[in-house]
Amino acid sequence: MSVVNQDQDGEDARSPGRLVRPPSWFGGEDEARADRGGLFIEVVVNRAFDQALTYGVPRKLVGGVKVGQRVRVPLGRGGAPVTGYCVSVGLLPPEGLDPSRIKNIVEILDPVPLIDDRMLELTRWMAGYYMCSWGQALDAVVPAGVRNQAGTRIGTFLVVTPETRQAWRDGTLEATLTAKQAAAIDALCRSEEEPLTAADVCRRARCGPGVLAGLRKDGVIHTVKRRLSLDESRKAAKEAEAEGPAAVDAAAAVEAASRPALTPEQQAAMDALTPALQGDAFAPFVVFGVTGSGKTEVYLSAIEQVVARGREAIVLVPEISLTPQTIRRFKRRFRRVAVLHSHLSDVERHRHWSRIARGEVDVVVGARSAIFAPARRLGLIVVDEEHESTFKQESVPRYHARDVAVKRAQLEGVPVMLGSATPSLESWANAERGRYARIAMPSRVEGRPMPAVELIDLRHEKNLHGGLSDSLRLAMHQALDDDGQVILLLNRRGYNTFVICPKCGDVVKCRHCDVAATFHKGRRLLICHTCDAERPCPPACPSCQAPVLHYGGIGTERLEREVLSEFPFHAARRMDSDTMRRHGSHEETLAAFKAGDVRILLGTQMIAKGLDFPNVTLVGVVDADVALHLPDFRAAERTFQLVAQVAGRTGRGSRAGRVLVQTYSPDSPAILHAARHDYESFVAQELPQRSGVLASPYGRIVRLLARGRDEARVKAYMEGLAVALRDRADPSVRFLGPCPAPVLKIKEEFRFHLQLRCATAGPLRSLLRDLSNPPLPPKVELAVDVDPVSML
DNA sequence: AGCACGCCGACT
DNA sequence: GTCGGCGTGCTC
Repeated sequence: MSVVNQDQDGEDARSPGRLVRPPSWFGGEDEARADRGGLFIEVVVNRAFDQALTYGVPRKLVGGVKVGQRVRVPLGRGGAPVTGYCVSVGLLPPEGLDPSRIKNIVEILDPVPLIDDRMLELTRWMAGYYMCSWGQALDAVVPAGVRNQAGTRIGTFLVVTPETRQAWRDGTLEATLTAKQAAAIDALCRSEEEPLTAADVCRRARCGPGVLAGLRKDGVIHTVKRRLSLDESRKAAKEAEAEGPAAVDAAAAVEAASRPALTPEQQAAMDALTPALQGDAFAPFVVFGVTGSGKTEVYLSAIEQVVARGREAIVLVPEISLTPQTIRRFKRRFRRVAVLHSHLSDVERHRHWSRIARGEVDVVVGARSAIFAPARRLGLIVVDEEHESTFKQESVPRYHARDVAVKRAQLEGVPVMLGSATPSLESWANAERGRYARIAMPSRVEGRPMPAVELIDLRHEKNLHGGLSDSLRLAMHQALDDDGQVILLLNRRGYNTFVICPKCGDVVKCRHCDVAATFHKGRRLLICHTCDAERPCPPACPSCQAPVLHYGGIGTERLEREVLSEFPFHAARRMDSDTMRRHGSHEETLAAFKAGDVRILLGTQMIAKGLDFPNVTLVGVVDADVALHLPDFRAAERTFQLVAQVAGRTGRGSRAGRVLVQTYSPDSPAILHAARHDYESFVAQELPQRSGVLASPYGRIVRLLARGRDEARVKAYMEGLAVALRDRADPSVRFLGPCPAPVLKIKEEFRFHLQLRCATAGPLRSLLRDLSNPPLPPKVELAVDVDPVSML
C-alpha cells in the first residue's frame, strides 16, 4: 500500500488558491521561505519551453523528495499547480536567481520515483535531439494510465489519535463513552496494522455511522486517506488469478516442444550474437534476413540467452504485426511476457507497467512506446521490421522508436538487434560504415527458394476489369484449381479512389482538406482518408452542376466485388481497416484463412507483413505504383519494401510460390529489384540518388511545418522564417522551400513547410536552437520534425 | 503550451 | 464610459 497523503482533510492554509495578487501581499512568500527545508529541486513540466524551474521544498516534504518523482508545483502568475518531474535535488538555488521568486512545491505525487537515472538521461537526449522540452519527452515515457494511477483509488480510513489509544489502554476513556462508541474504539484499537473504513468499523462494532461522526467531531478519531494500489483493487487481483497460473501451465506444456533446431544460418547468427548477449556492452546489430529466413527464431534464441542471465528483453514490432500469432509465439516460449498494444485500457497498461517495473516480466513485446518499458535489468532490445515508418511518432515528441532503441541500448550498455528483410537505408548505411554489425540471413529455412516474381506491364493491358489483368486472373484460377490460396494486395481502401466531373474536370474533395474524397459503396458515402470526414455523394458536380459524375480508381472494396464475381465458388475475404474495425475480426479472418475456409485474402498492407501460411501459392500485387510517385524521397524505398514484403508471403510451404506484380512502371528500379529479391542492388542504385540531395542517410533533415486557418498568414510567416534562418545559417545548411506542403490543407488548416538539410547535425541544431525570431503569429502553429518520415 | 497582462474597437 | 478582442511575454 502506498501512502500518498496523510491527513489531507483541510486545505493547506498557505495554498495560493485563487489569489490573483502575488502571495507576497499576504506575507505568504515569507512564510513559504520560513517553511523551506533548505532543499531545492529542479522541475521540468510538459510545456513547450525547455527550462528547468527551481522550487523550494517545504520542511514536511524534505525527507520524501527524490529525483525522478513527479511533483505538483505552482506555475505562472496565478500559481495554479501543475505536475512536473523532479530532475535534480540540491542544497542551493542556482546563482543569479532572485530567491524571492522561488516557490515551494505543494505535493509529491509518487512515493517511489517513476523515472530512473537512465530514463532521465534518455529523455534528456530525446529532448535535445528531437527539439522538444524535457518535460514533453518525460510525459511520453510515462503512460497516461500510470500518470493518473488508473485502477487505483483513494480510500478513507478511520484511525484513533495516539492520545485516544493511550486513554483507551488506561481505561480512562471508556468511562466517557457510550457502549456503541466504546465498541467502535475497541474495534479500531484492535486493528492496528490493517486500517479500517467507516463501514468496517460499523460492521465490527455493530454501530451506525452517526456514532463515528460523533467521535470524529470530538477529536477522538480522525480520518486518513490512502491510495489503494493496483493489487488491492479486487478486480485486478481477480484478473491476475485468472490469467496467471493458466498461462504458466500452457507455456510450460509447449515450451520444450516449441523450440526448433536452428538452421545453420540461424546458428551462425547466434554465434555472432552470443558474445554480445553474454557481455555488458552496447552492441548494435542489423539482422538482414530475407522473408522466411527465420529471423524471429533468432530473436527468440537471443532473448532466451538474456533471460537465462536474469535480464530482460524489449521487443518492438510495428502495431500491425502485433497479431495473436506473434504474441502466441512469445508467450509459448517465455513464462513472463507483457504485451503492450494500443488497445489496452489505462488500467491494463498501468498493471503491465507496474509488473515490468517490479521485475516480474522477462520479455516486453509491444509497439513504438514499449521502448520506454521500465525494465530495470535490461539485457537486450530487438526492433523487428526496423524499416517500418510506424515507429515514428507523428506528435510531440516526434521520436523514432528505432533510434531511441539504439540510444537506450547505448545508455544501458546492452546489445540491440534491428531486424528486417528490407532494412532502412539509414540502418544499412550504418552497417556499411561499420557502426552496426551486420548479420546476413540470405536463404529461407529448409532451403526453400524465393518465389518467382513476374511483372505485369499494365500499359499493355486492355482488360483491366476491377483492377485484375487477364494474367493475374488466370494465375488466380490456376492457383485455386491446384488447391492453393491467394493473397491480393491493394494498398488503398474504399470502392473508388476519386470522383471526377467529366465536364469540368474537378475532383470532389473533402470539405475540410485539400484531398480527393474516396467513395465507400457499402456506406454510400464519400470519406476523406486524411481526416475521416464524411459527405454524401453529390447528385451533381459541386463545381459546375453537371448532372453525371464519373467514379474512378480502384480500392479494396471494389476489388473485393470483382473477386467475388470472378470466383464465386471460392470464399474470399477482405482485410482492411474498414472490415477489421470490430475487435477480434482480425484474428478470426486469419484463422479462417489458415484453416483454408477462406481461399482468397485481399487487403491493404495489413496483409503484407509477417503472415506465415504455407498453402499460399500466389501473391498478386494489384497496383505496385500506389506509393511510387508520392513527393517523398523515400517513395522508391517504400515501394521496394512493400513489394518485397508481400512477395515473401508465398512459397513458405513445400509448394513453390508465385508472385504477380501489376505496375505501370516495370522499369523503375524499386519494382525491378523487388521482383528479383535483390535488396543490395536496389540499395546500390538508390543510395547515390540520396547523396546528391543530402537526403537521409547522407544528410540530416529537419522539417519545419507551419499551419493555420489563415493561408496568407501561414505563408507569410513561413517565408519570413526562411529568410531569417537563411540569414544566420551556416553555409553548409541547404534550404528546400518554403513551399506549400504536398497536402496544402488538412482540417481547414493551411500548411507550408521548409526542409533544412545538412551533412551533419551540428549546424542544424545550432540554427534551430532559437526559433523565436520572427515570432509566431497568432493562430499559427509550428512543428519541428527531426528525421521526418512523412513529407505530406 | 497555457495564462495573465495590456492596449484598441462596438456596445450600454 | 467598459466589455472583450487578440498581441506579447513569462513560467522558478
